[in-house]
Amino acid sequence: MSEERSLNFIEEIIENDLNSGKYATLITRFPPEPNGYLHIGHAKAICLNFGLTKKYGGYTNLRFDDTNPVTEKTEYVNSQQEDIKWLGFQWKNELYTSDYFDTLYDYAVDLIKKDLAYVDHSTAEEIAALKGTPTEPGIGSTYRNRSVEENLDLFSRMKNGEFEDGICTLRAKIDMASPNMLMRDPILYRIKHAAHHRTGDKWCIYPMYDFAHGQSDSMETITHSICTLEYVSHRELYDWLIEKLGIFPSKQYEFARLNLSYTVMSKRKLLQLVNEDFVSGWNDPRMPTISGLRRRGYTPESIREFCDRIGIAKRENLIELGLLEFCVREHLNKTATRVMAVLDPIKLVITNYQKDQTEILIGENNPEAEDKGGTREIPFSNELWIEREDFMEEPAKKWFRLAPGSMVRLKHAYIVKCEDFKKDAEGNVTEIHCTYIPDTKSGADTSGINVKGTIHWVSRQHAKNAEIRLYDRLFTVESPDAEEGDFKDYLNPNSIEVIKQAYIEPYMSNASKDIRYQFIRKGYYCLDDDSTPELLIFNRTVSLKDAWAKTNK
RNA sequence: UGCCCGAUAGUAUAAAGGUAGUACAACGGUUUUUGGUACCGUUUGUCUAGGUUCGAAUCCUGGUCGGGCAACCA
Repeated sequence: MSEERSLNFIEEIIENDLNSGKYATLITRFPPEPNGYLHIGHAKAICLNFGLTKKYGGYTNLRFDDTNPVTEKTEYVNSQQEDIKWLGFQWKNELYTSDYFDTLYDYAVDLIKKDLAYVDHSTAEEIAALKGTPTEPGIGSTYRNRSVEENLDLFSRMKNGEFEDGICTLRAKIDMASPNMLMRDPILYRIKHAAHHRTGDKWCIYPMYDFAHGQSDSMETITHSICTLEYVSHRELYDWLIEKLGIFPSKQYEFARLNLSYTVMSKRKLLQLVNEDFVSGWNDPRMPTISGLRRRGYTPESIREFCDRIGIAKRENLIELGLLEFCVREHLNKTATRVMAVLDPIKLVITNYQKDQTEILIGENNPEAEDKGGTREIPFSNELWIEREDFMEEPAKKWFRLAPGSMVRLKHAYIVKCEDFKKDAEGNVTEIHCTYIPDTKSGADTSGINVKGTIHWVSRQHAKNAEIRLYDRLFTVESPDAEEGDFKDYLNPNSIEVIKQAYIEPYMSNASKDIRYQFIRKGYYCLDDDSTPELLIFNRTVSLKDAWAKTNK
């Protein structure tokens, strides 16, 4: 490790705790609620929690925070596990908050016995009304002074199913005048006659997040419980419960969640996009979910690198989408197999190349790789497909692709000179006629001719057809959450473009989902899940940087 | 009008009282059989007003701005 990276504030805390001997082993946890798919924001938390124990030793638990049976599903548990593994991390223990329901119940009884909790028969509305506001203190419920015996009895009857949903709750008895709203007698348990994805019908009362999270951390002797900023004000309650219960003192630390430009990151909003069919599902390649990014062609390495680069701090942030794209380009540049594909084809005829002749050319698969990634055979003939945008009837300044009279190199092949072109009635160019220069063959060029432009191509008679899906940002504005009105008003209508008729090298008939491809001069692509041997379908992960498009703007 | 967090180039993130640095972006250049990659260079910053100090991004005080807090969600 030669590169010295400075520590983030959590690493500083951990190093201090480890050096001072406060803890011998670092233990963290990643605690998703199984009520949706994991997204890139979760990836930040995953990389943080797992990365810390990878760096300092110790281990990380995966704990599903499943205290609300009505929103949670096993489908989500499975997808979340798959995503974490795919990102490259392995948890020590697979745990569920629901594993602790018995202990949590005992903790509640303990609190009641200490006269620190009571059963409240107020309605939700009454509780809200008596809660006060941030600027005015709340008022104690009339049930606040029930005796310990009565509370014990009522709480066990709650557990036994004697009450309907919403009839009563168990509340902590703390301070209705606290400046921290969460300390105004927070609800600890509520009644929900709902089947739980793991405990089934065993329980009809479920603990609230605040009565489950800290104690679960404590039971697992989590040394550093890391969460996002919105839990800062929960920390006082977290500490209060641990202290009153006299259990292992896990400590909570908060960092700023990830916000990514041109997307939304809340599970609620992502679920809405899925449910209302704005996208094809949680793993739509335009989604910022881990599964969406995976299908889009992002690699775990690139996502980890991204999480590393964005850093960990406490200030609100909005990361530019460009950084994520940089990270995936950086990784794919080193690893992707280069092939040629023509997305918007126009016919190029080489008039001095023999009609029935086919020549096999050799192409390096990856000039960035040590062994050049091996080579492949590329058939060449007198009729090719080239990219429509690589020809300009009236060339712009500094244009060094094809134009009447100009020369370009055909990648891996010969230099050709444009002699003529044809147009249809509407004025669209339909065909380009060139002559090739025989002694300019790639790797054996003895001509001494130098051309500035190199373009990609596919032999017309050998080309495979492919469908190509181009993606763009999901939203038209940087921060859809911050805009007026509904975030869906800002969906990008052009976030997907499907090209039905693209041509690709015959080599790609053996394309694999495990291999990432660079379509030379175009971008990085991967085989989509919808692809079949009969119809190859590719997703554009990200385009290549295009300096020409920029200067031309 | 309460409490809590925060504020360093366009975006992120360092500097633990002592030269404001790094990455991405932008701009310019070199190399190049991908207008890609690689490499080199340039521009741009401590929210504000006081105070402490030989010296403040850092410590203190006031202000400003941004975010969070009044779910039987997590």
